[in-house]
Amino acid sequence: MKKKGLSEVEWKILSSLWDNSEMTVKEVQESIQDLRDKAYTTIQTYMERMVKYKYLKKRKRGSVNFYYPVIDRDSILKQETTSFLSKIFNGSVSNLAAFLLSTDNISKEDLKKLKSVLAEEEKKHE
Amino acid sequence: MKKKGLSEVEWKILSSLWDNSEMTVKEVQESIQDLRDKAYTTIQTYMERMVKYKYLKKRKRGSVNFYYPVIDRDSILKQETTSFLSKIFNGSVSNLAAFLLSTDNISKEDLKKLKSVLAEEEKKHE
DNA sequence: TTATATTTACTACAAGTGTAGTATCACTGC
DNA sequence: GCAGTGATACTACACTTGTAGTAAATATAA
Repeated sequence: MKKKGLSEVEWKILSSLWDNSEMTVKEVQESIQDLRDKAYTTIQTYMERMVKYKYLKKRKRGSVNFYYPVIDRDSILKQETTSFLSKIFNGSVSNLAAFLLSTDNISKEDLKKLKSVLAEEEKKHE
Repeated sequence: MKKKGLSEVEWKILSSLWDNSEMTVKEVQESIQDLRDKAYTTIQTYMERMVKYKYLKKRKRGSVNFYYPVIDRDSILKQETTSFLSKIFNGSVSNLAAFLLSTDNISKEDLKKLKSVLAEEEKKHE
């Protein structure tokens, strides 16, 4: 079988690493609320597997492993977004938008920000 | 372990069923390009499991099973969208939008449609 | 009505994933 | 120099998921 994309936990681990450069297993665990109640070795396993999958690399400092990401945040973001959109919304952002609006599934503030983001875009292109 | 959300194939099966009310395994298989080259029994397994997971139900007509969805399209759409957004974009649609625009990861037409969708929304609220 | 095709129901199995235990190694404080 | 503490490397195991085979029931065509 093939890796299916990043799981929730893997995503969190990666996020933490993107924000903090290299970290130990312990640091990662402590940095992520949802991982606090998992066994230390569970996180360790995740991270080791992520090394195997080439999401991370590790470097030993003394006798402790420090892990760091070897994949670019934006490319994963793009990858995940694309696959989500194509799976669910036939690849169309506006389909997604239409759905969100039709179900009032978007907050006032978000709507406002969304407009300003679009306005920005507008400006760039004139 | 717990079901993690709909897989690509499950999504396709459901989509087909949403569009066509009840269908046999064979009909489903034929309706989906990507499933043509899978074994018939593979689709059957998928659909039986989906029954187990309460995505589908089946009704026998004569000796043939007809499957139909028992979950609402919009609620799944919402569920998948929410979990995607919260996993990747911290729950924020405008974060997603900003990302899409920043990476030119959105087509001209889509951008246009997006604007008109927003304009619609605007109108509704004034 | 018998061979053939279709469908069902059941079983199988490897790879992925969530979760963690254990043995061992290294480090720190006494 | 040994005991405790913490980290590493390795192993384990059940559940999921993709994939499909097979036996038995049923329908169909000649």
